[in-house]
Amino acid sequence: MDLSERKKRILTAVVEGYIATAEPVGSKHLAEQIGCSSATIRNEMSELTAMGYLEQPHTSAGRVPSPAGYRLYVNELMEKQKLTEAETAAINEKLARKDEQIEKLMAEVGQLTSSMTQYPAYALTMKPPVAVKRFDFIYVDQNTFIVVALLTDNMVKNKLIHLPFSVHQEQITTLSALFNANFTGVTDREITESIIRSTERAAGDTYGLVAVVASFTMECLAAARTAPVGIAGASRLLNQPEYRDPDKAHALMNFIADGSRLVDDLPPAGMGADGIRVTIGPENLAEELKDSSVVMASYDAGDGMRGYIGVVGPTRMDYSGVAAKLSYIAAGLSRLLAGTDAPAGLDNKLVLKESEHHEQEG
Amino acid sequence: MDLSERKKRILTAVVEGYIATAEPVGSKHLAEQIGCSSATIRNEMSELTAMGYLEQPHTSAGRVPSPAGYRLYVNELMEKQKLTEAETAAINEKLARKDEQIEKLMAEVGQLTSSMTQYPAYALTMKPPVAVKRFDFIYVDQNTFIVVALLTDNMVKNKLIHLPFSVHQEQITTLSALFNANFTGVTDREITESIIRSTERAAGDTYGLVAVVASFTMECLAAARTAPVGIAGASRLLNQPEYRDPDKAHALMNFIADGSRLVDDLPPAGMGADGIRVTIGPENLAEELKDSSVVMASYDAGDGMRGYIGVVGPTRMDYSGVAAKLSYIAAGLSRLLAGTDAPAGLDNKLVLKESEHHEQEG
DNA sequence: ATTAGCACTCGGAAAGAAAGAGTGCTAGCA
DNA sequence: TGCTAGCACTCTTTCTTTCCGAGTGCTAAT
Repeated sequence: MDLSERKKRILTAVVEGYIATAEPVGSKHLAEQIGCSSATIRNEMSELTAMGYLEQPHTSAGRVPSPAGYRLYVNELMEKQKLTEAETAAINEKLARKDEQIEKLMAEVGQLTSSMTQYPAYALTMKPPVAVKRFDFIYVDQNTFIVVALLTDNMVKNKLIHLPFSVHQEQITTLSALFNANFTGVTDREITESIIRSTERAAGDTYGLVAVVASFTMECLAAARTAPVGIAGASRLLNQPEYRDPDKAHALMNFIADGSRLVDDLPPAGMGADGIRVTIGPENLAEELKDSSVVMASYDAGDGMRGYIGVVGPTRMDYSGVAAKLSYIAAGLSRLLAGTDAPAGLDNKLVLKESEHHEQEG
Repeated sequence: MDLSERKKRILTAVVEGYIATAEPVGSKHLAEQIGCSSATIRNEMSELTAMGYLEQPHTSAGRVPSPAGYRLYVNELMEKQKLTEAETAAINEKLARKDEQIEKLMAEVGQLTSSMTQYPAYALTMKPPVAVKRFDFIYVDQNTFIVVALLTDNMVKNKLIHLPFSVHQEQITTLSALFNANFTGVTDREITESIIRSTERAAGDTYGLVAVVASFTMECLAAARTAPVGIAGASRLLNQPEYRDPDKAHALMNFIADGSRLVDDLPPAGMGADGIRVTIGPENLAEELKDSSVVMASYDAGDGMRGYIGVVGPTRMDYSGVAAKLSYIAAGLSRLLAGTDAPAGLDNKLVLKESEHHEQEG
């Protein structure tokens, strides 16, 4: 299923032409670039269309890349783009001040990413899912006890629980055994109604307390996992012709503005080798993103935490430029937060190294 | 310059009609409402137009309120709107959980306000301008000293300053005297180049240190004054027909997304007696807001801090409904944060009291 | 295998026509 | 004097119609 060299060049030219102009690209324009006649191009394009890499908005328009076409372009065709000195300098400068707390930093990184790419951007740092390591129950008086939960990240949470009825020491001990048996080592997503039910069934006369403690547990875990997310530049969508329809723009901006939806969409099949993941149009899970694309990069935020930065844009996105920028920013963040160099790809490192010499200029 | 009763009714009807439909309203529609013939209405409207309360988009369209018309409507004509039980219940519920820190709270209040009004909204708590009460300089060694600034809000800030040259104790003492003389009691806005210059001139051989300490001072003051601001629902603008032009929408959304611009626009001539301020179209200072309106309410955030919530929308905004909602939310916030009741207007209190009986329903 | 030429298609811009809403004015009526 | 009815006029909006051109697919020639 390998394409000829010329087909590749044509597909590349179509993708990049369309990215640049947002207009279907026709055979005549390509003729010059490729170096053969428009008729030849037409034949080739016709085949590419049959293979599913190109599409025709209508009979007498030029061609437009299909999602599969973009995918091929992203995977094999596109050239890694180098940033200009000015760009690396701008990023380095922004990242220089590390004295911020994590939430402010995420907000700033979101801004930075958005302003560098001209697309809406988000940045977040995700803590690994947390579970409770052990529960302790402290009996205070017959109406009162304290739950203490030690989490896997060594945080300790506690809650004083005051009851409208009385319990005695043994009941609390039972409860302790129950929770240590059923609620340790599970993350908040794994706590289901049915676990709670079965625990309640096993609880005997401490029945009524299970729900209270369970909800406390879930609160702890959820709070520990919540990722601060910075979102910026949502309105930049309006620069893109594909979102000139206010309704489309509105729907997508809503989606973006709600950080939690983005986070849900995250934990992905995995990042590419270079720490970049591109999902194109229909590849996205969320309905709202079905005809947009997302490019994201991951970085090491230290302490076992992983972070993500990403941008959202039309399928006709400048993948190459965006990928390069995200990659560079992610590498910078890894350095900043974890002191490590780029997580995987060598390219990051190279770009980084290269820039360090230029830093003083720009 | 008082208008006849009928003129008032007509103006009110035009404003409310236009608010509801976004279309210029013609004489025929009003005829029913007002209870006289369309010709009469036309005469009246023509006079109202001459007085500057109405405008004609073009010769053969209906009338539209002018900014002056809106103003009159807001000041005298519009009826205070009561919230429904469902609305008050929703607001009360949202405000119930007070355990948040201020930044999260602002974000949530922004969301709440936006979702209640269907317009973009912001919420912020502004600390009163802070000044330095006194400076202390601690001599550490010949290259190092510490500046300690006690602010009027009793916060203490400090900075260790390391010099590439040496100073001795007396110089630091001089510096201390200088700063205590020139930089105490002034807010960050009042620190001008010229004050810094004149201090430098008076500084003698400590000349070079003045700029360093001055910039530290400004940093402190700015940081102390920075208000956490929550912005939400910017994309709701796109629901409004006047922002269907993506360029307009983009410009305004940009403005809104940048919290600092909004804050600058704030410290206003003053709130109305009921704690609500409405600025209509050209009344706004910021160029970006010249054909939008802003309704804002202030609340007491305790500890001498004042907070503001506001919404941005087209001049054709539902002033009455928005004002009622903001008023109610602001009153709730005052109660929540300062334990006080509404700052000024009695209406707030009344609405509030009224709702407290309904709280459990909704 | 490539290219030149040609007829055909289809969307989008431009031009023209018709519709409709609303005004302003004049004249008649209480 | 104030209100209403009627009518001619204005101006936008919308719908059609027309026209143009970019781009295609095919065929025949190199």
